[in-house]
Amino acid sequence: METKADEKRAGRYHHGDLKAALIAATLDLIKEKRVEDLSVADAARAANVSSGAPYRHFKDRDELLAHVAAEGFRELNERKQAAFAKHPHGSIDSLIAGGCSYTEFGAENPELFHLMWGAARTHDRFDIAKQTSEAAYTGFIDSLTEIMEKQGLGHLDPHKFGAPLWAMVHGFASLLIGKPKMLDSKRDAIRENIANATRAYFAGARQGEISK
Amino acid sequence: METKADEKRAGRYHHGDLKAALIAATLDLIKEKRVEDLSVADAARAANVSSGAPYRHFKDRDELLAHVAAEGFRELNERKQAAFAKHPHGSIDSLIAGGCSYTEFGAENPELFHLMWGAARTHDRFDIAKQTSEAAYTGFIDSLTEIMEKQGLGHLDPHKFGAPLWAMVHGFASLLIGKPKMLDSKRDAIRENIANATRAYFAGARQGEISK
DNA sequence: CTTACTTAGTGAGCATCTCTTACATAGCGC
DNA sequence: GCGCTATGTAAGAGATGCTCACTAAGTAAG
Repeated sequence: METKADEKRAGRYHHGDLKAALIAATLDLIKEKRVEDLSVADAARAANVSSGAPYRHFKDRDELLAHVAAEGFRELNERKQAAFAKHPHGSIDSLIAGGCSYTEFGAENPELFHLMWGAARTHDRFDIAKQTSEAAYTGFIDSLTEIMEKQGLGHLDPHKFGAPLWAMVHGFASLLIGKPKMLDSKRDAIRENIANATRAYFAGARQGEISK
Repeated sequence: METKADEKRAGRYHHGDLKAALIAATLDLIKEKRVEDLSVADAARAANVSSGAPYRHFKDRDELLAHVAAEGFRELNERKQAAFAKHPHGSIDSLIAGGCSYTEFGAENPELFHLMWGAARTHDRFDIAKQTSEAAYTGFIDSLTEIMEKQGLGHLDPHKFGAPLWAMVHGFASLLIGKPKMLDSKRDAIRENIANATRAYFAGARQGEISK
């Protein structure tokens, strides 16, 4: 039985790349299990190694989960950028599309999303999760800055102007967790909701309702 | 040593009211521990009963946590109402104050907040958490309806108009978790942020940017 | 090729946790 | 008092996180 060895003989030692395999296995498990039901033992079994092996690569369970969260942030970021890119540069539509993709990612991957933002509580311990999550924020601000300029709001602080928008789409995602059916039936309603709110917010800002 | 018996001899059986005591103990533990580090055993120890006793009152660990979450929703609701009541009836200020109190509650009780909205994932199993969380939403909609009428937006659907506002303050809370220092130093900035966004949103709505 | 060193993984074991089961006891209606 | 039920205890099965002594696989130098 060489199936295991075949997979990644390109890699180095015994397994090939156990670290990545464990993260991948956990990302797989999280699709059907709650975060709190994930176990290092399960991940080890899925990777066909003994129960002690993971501890060569991760200090403890939290560190494994932090890597899983980081992977989630990377994927979220990717989807957000892709959605952005489908609309004219600097348009409000691109902002709306990015926001919708964010919300939908959360609603479609409830446990992963819960883990990702739960990991924020342990940021002190794990740079990986912190860095990837901050990269997501930075990307948002960069895009937003450009949009604001093209929309005649260049005089406002992007961080200040953007925070409520980010909070809104994040909040929608968080609130939709556990309601996947609702997402299926009301995806369009939520898109419309985000679009309306974003446009109203821009309109209000043009009237000078945003200080500084 | 009668200290234990003294506490609540008014109650019924051996302990008095173990169920409530376990919930209270867990609410206490959650101030200093992560949700995933809470244990039924700890709660039992805190209540001075054996490790099996809690299972007379809760089917499993999840059910205990669902009750803790419900308690959190009650407290959140209380604070929100109190903040609301400090401002003129039907004013945007009252809405803003309610929103701020919501965000601050989340930021001040990160683990509890995380538990509360994580419990949404298991709503199917536990009515308690579901009911209390929905009561919070219902209260919000009721207040908002009144505000919208007084603000000349009575023609809009409160659910549709309110969702982004709720999502925003919820999102702020969720994003602030793990950043208690930031809350201390920037409480005013966040309040201003919420206030600006809410006013801009209302202004945009008056211009007809919200459909239907 | 052999030897020395490093890295990855094993398997047993400890402490702990969740939850169950058999048993004991407190309080209540009669 | 006498049963009955609600409440709690003690002990234990099964699983987990994590550690540790050990072995095997790879690397590099002579």
